[in-house]
This record gives sequence, structure tokens and C-alpha cells, in this order.
Amino acid sequence: MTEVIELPVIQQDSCCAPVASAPITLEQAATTAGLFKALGDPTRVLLISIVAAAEGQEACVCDLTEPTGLSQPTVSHHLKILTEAGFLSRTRRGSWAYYALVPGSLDRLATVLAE
Amino acid sequence: MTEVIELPVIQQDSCCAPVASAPITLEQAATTAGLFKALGDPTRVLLISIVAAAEGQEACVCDLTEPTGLSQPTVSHHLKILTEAGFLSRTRRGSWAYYALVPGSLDRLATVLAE
DNA sequence: ACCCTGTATCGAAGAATGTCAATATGGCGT
DNA sequence: ACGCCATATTGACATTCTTCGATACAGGGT
Repeated sequence: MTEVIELPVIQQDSCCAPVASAPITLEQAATTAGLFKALGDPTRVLLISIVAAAEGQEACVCDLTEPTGLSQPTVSHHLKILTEAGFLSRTRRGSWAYYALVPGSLDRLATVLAE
Repeated sequence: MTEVIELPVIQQDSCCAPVASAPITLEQAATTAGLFKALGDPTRVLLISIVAAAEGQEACVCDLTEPTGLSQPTVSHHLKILTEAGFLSRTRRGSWAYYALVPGSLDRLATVLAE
């Protein structure tokens, strides 16, 4: 007897279809646009930059409120968006939450932009 | 006597600083985020894809309303946003307005994403 | 000159977004 | 068990965005 096991959908491997190579579907466009939307805010671009340039490629929330000049809840909010988009990962060590750049996530999106 | 001449700011050549290489300023982040925001909409990603895949790398507005399923004013609005962001160019021939992908504009943005 | 077609702009309505203060949650120390 | 610290969530508000219908503009043909 065979059993059907539901596997988690991992679409991060292939990311999404190249934009300029062939015509894509509206659904593919929505997926791609969702990634770009996550990067479509100055604060979030800044956060990515700070995290990527930090030692160990990671930073805690406490390190990010001051350079952005925003409140802690707002920074947490942006970090959540970047994490859900697959650009950042979250690791809890003690009371601190460390956010790190997901390796290859930006490069993968760059592939989508290839002409 | 020296005269100060205001030169137009052309930032499209170098586009913007790589995000993940070194820490950037909030101003640089805003410029970069502006480009991503232009691509942060499903309709606009679809428009880019259709235009890029079209013959002659260009399409008129009349070719774009049907595949997007949106009204003509809305399509024109999105095309304007993409044009102002530097991704599309506009050429008027007769009554028609032809939009084309600006060569290298997507590749330039891809450079920003290099890790 | 007039109309017709394609495109752009305007004005408005609804949805989504960014931000904060207040509050909740989660861990570590005493 | 309690309190403190860092972080996450909630609720609310102002702003921006997406979309449309209505209208204005532009160019070609009769």
C-alpha cells in the first residue's frame, strides 16, 4: 500500500521565471513582483545592506533600530517582510533575534532580471 | 569669475550601489528601493515581460490592455511608472505609442543584487 | 474643418502600506 | 516566582497606491 506524503512547497530553488526572456503568466508575474515589492522600500534595502555587511553576515534587531532611525516595532515589521520574502533568516539566541542574509537569495533574483 | 553650472543628475549610468557588498546610505537605499518598487507590481512585471518578448522589443498600449485585463488608463499609468523608472522608453509613431525595454536597464539592476 | 482612433491626464473610491504607542511574548538572571 | 530585557504583535492613523470612468489631447483620414 502506498502512502501519499505532502511535501512542503519549496519554490525558492528556481525562484521564478526570467522576466525578459519569454512571456510569463500573470501568476508568475505576481510571484516575481512580490519579491521586488519586498525590496521596494528604502528601509528594507538599508536593512539588507547592513545585515549583509555585518560581521558574520548577521545582526540583531537592537543593531538595526539606530541606523534606520525608526522604532523597534517598525524595524521588526520590515524584518518580518524580508524574512517572509526569503531574503533574511531568523535565529534566536537568548533574548536576541539574529537576522542573516539567506545565501543566494539576491543572486537568484538577479537571474530573473537577466535580459 | 567662476560660474557654477547646474548639471543634470544622470544616475542611470552607474545605477546604484550594490546592496550586499558594503553598507550604503539611506539616500542610496531610497534610490535603489525606487527601482524595485517600480517592479513591485504584478501588472508591471507582466508588462515588462510582454514588451521584452515582443517582436522588435516593443509594443503599443493597444497590445497591452487585453493581456493584462485592465483598462487603458490603468495600463498607461503603469507604463508611465516603468518609463520614469528607466525601464521602458516611449516612441510615438502616428497615433500609437510604442514602449520598448531600455537595453541594459534590467541588467544594471541585477548588478545591484550581486552578493 | 471635422471626426475617429489611440493615448494621456484628471478626479475619486477603495485597498494596501508605513509608522508609532501600547501591549504581549519569550528568555535569562536573581 | 519574579522582574528585566529584547523582540513580536496589536490597533490606529496618515499616506500612498491601484483602479476606474470621464475627459482632454494628438494625429491621420475623409
